[in-house]
Amino acid sequence: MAKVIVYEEPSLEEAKKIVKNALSRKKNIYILANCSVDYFGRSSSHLEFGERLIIIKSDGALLIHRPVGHSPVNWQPETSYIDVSYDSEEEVLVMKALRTRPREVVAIKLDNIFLIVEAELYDSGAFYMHISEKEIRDILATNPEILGEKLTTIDVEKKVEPGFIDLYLKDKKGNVVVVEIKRLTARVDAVRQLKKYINSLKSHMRTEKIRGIIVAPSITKKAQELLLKEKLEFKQINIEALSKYVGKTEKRSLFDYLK
Amino acid sequence: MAKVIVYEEPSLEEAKKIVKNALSRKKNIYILANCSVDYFGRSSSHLEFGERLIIIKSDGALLIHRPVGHSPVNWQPETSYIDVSYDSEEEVLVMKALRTRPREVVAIKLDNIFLIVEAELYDSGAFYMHISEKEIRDILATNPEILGEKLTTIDVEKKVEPGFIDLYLKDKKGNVVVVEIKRLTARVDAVRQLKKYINSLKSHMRTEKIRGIIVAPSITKKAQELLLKEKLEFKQINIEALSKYVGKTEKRSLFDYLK
DNA sequence: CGTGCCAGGTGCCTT
DNA sequence: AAGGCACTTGGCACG
Repeated sequence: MAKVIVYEEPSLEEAKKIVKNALSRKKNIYILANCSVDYFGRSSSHLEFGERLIIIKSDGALLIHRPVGHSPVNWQPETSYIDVSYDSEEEVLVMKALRTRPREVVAIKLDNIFLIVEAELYDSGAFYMHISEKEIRDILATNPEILGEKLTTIDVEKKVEPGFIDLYLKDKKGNVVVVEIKRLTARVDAVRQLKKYINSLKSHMRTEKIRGIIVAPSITKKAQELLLKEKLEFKQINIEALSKYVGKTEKRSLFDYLK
Repeated sequence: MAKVIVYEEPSLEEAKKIVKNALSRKKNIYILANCSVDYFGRSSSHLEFGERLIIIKSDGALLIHRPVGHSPVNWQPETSYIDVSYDSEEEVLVMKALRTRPREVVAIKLDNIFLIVEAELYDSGAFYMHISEKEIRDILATNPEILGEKLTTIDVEKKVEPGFIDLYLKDKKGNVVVVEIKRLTARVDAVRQLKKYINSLKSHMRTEKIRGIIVAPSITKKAQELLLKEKLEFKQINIEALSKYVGKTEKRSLFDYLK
């Protein structure tokens, strides 16, 4: 059961103690404060003072969220070190989140703190995501008949010069079949990708006929046109129907990786 | 100055009133609760019960953050509508965040609420990001001599069949110069991109010599090799040095776009 | 570690 | 709506 401690309107000196203490005990910290943010690393940015939510997670992840917009305005994943100090000159609390690889710093200056929440959260719930392109690929590799004809899987993620062929099969006539899978609507770039793979294969093995199939739940008109022009094929798949195969290949909990 | 109201351990029925009221007045809402999350839309996912932070912003953005990891486990940008109801069957508070384009739903079931914070935050601080690829491109377009020779800018973002050429110049001998800019280390894909553009140009204008230059602060070994093989060039730029040109083209605050 | 590629990518612009 | 592409993209797998 979660332990939550709320500090309303602490002074900057109090806040420094609270945050340092919470950090040392690996708590989650949520701060509502007027602050400015500077970032320097792969890029650099400056955010003028304003009222925001600062999140520091138990693994050191740092996020600064403005009152609007779903993405954080500044952030730092897996901070190796968070330094908290009081700058008596500017009269601000300075929190610096450092990361070593890549070398980046997020520095927050807080001049007015409305709320600090220190929380110990218990969260071991598994997260299941259905269904990735990889899963579709694995299902089709083991069950190529889903594509509506007798096919034999030769290779998965076959390396060719321009990249990787999702599925490399042979049909019952012995033709090579190259499959490009899209989990969502296939667009022209998917068709171009498929064409590139086929061209690459053709340059190495001239004689045989090579078929190319786009496998996706739907396809855009432009992609359809290019498909026709290039004499390639489209096979519609039903993601819902494929879902029942999930687990027969493998189903994993992402949380295992989050430790 | 921010208005912050804290509700500690409200009942589910109380929470329903608090959240509905806060939503109607477009407040920022932060909830610490034991909850499960289901997402259905472009993909679908299920997150088992656990203790998390739920953020609802004044523009309807919704985020669910676990105690670790810098990215939200589930989210909904610009929710068109958030429905809050009490399910007496399961004894949970249900919050459904709907989005119409694309059609997606995030449904949160809360069975134990530790804290609700309602906040009205004032944040009009401008956000400045330095320095984007676009800025580098604009600086080089107006000051092509930075590349170390006499060049004339003919076009910016010139459309060719495979995409857009960052900079299209001519050198003092009248040769066409195609420039591909990378803000960070240039990789092989950058060289391939450049080669594609040149090939496309060559197919339209056979006679002239076309030079290709990768412009970046650094380049990977593999990219360097391909560059040599393709007889293309690399021009190193110093991002720090370019920074002083920022503002001479244009400097904009991202906040203008956030409304 | 670099290279390649998917992601509920997001965000921005242009057609 | 769709294409094209940058992004502090993040994330995983593989050599």
